[in-house]
Amino acid sequence: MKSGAHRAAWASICAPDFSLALTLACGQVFHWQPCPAHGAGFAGAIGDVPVYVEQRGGELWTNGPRDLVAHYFALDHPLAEIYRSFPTDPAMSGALEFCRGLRIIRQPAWECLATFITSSMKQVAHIAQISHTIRRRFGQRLDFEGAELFAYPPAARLAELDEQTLRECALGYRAKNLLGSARMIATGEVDLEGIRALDDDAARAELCRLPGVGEKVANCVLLFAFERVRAFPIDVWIARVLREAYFKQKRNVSAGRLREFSRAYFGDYGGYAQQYLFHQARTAQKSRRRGKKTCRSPRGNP
DNA sequence: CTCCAGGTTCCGG
DNA sequence: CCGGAACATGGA
Repeated sequence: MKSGAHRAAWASICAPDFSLALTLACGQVFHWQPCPAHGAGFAGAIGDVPVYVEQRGGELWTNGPRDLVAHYFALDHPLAEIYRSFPTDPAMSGALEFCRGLRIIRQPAWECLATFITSSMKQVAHIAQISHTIRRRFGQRLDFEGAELFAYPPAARLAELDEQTLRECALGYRAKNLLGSARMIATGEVDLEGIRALDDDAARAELCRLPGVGEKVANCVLLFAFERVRAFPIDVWIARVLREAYFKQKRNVSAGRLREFSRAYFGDYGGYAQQYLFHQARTAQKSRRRGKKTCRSPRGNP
């Protein structure tokens, strides 16, 4: 990082078995941005605390509060033990090789829930765009040199908007769901923090009471915010991976079948396995598209 | 222009 | 329990 940055004491945190870049790029969180003004790292908000982070070998440098940063990036998760729990089939081994150091972070619950409510039938890039728009328009501006940072607006803030206003953030039909969920949480009809105390099944059921929250989004919140590392969100990508890798010959593998298989096969750190498979598959797809020659359609001959 | 994207909800076999 | 269809918007 450059020497001009100050304001808080810089701290270096011991962070072995950690890849900051993979952790931020794998699709579990959407608002961190490169920050050239400070260096090769990233700027983002942890809740309403603006933070710069940069990895240097086995250390994580930051101008933010040490404990907050270490907790957010889950530097205490036992990666070696987690890897030992992974099955050793080709698909999983390939994903592990590709994603080594990726950690499932501890996100604030509401912003995690809200961003995944807006995620349905949207590309990852667009989820990030919606998240940024909502932060910029309704979130608290955070004091930070080198980047424009905004906190995610609290549920109570979104709850006071009307659907039309929210739709201007390009949410489409998801605006109604986000608004409805924000209101249920703002009124206390659903106690989001209280869900922490519940077991996985009860927590998932409670989350599913919110509009726009089904099993997949609930599992994302359990995994990315409530540290339920068994939770195994199944989206189109993971469904494809599972069918290709584990049900190659089978026809018509139902969603229920996939859910049951993932629970039994990946075990207590299934959420980690899921995210590694997800990121590996998506990255492989991207590089395949990039490598392909840009071929225009031969259709329009004048 | 067509297709599809980290789904959810509702509806009929 | 299972498969289909509607639902908005933008990028490839």
